Amino acid sequence: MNQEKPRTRIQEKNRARVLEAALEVFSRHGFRGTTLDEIAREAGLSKPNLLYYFASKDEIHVTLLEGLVDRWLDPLREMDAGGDPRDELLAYVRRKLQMSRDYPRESRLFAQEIVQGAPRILEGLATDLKALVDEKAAIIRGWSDAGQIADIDPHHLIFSIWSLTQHYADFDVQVRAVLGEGRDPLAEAEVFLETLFKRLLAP
Amino acid sequence: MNQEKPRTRIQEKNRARVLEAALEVFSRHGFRGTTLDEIAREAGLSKPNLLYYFASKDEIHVTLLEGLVDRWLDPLREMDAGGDPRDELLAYVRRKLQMSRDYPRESRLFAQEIVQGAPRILEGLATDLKALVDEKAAIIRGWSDAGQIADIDPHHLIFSIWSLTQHYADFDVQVRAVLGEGRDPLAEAEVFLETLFKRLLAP
DNA sequence: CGTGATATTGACCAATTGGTCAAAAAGAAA
DNA sequence: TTTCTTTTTGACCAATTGGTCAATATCACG
Repeated sequence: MNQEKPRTRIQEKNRARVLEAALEVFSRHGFRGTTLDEIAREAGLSKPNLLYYFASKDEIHVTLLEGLVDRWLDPLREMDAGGDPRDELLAYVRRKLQMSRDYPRESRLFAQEIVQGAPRILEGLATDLKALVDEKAAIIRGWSDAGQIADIDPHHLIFSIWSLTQHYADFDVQVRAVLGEGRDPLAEAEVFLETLFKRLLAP
Repeated sequence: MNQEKPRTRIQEKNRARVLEAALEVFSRHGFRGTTLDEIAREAGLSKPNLLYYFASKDEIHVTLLEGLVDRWLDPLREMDAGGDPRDELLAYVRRKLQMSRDYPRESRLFAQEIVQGAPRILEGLATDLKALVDEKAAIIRGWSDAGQIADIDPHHLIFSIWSLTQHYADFDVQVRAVLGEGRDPLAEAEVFLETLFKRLLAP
């Protein structure tokens, strides 16, 4: 049984500093591309001090990812079987776009983990994530069977919401390079995706 | 003037071996996450031998990316202003999906470069890519102004085609984890995206 | 204020990394 | 077959990296 003492005020503060710094650097360079020195510098701590709070570089990364994966499922969890189908799905799109706006570094951290084969979270994807998606897909299937939305594959609908929304965080530099200055990618995306999903979902 | 001798048969063969190996490893671990030893091992060459053909790890990566970026623009280049709007756009979607099917490692290499801020190709994105996208966006704008397709933002339409199609290469492990065994993500994506874009584009 | 616990750090370690070099092996041309 | 060029490699290098340690500084509690 885990009977560890509660963490001290200094521990809480410094662990948060390390995780914030690690998020910044891991999201830019990936796990293997990041050094402990870079995280320490970003955190304003010495390297041995950083390792006083976390056992290893790997533990920092895993701690970040585990916190992230849980938060990443929240927007989908909120989809309500009892709600209006179109409204529920459009609300989900908006929540996901808000995640891209509010947590771009987390999105990129997650994206890099997946693109590299999801070495640390593959098991979680195949269990928790799959279970949640299957549950919501069954709800969406029910909606389309009842003729409330178009007859579309619910899994690929969810994939399309993920890809379309996360794109604006993950591929941000490309989107901004192409759009040029003076344009607001996420505001424009909001309008575009509202239209796209309304048309896609119309029965 | 570059008056280098043409490359020998052995040079051509071994450069290709290095690039193929590098593609495999860079797409899994990213630039900084990859070691010369890993590339050498994958290529079946010794490390000094690998460096006989390429000046540095960086040169290998840049050579790969430059070849890739050019190929990545081909599907969009093929869009024909004189063609039927809907057919041209659906054909572009199909070409992009085929790229995800045929070149998943290249897609992941590209994705990682962009997600990490596109340090090596940002200038190219802001010039060549932007110019091409602007050109095609103007064509699409013309089509919707003429009432031939829906009134939608052409840039974001192109972004949606990229994100929806590349998702199946880049996030492959997540897609397959969620779908489970016995399903063919890309075949299903083809059907789904055909429907999505037909609905989106209908005037 | 003293004491014990916690926090911090400069020095250090072994292993790894990107890359070099001189010598030997193999290839190609005369 | 000889000779010149190209290719290959084991050994090596300096720098970097993940992590450790003992000593010191700071904190917190009585």
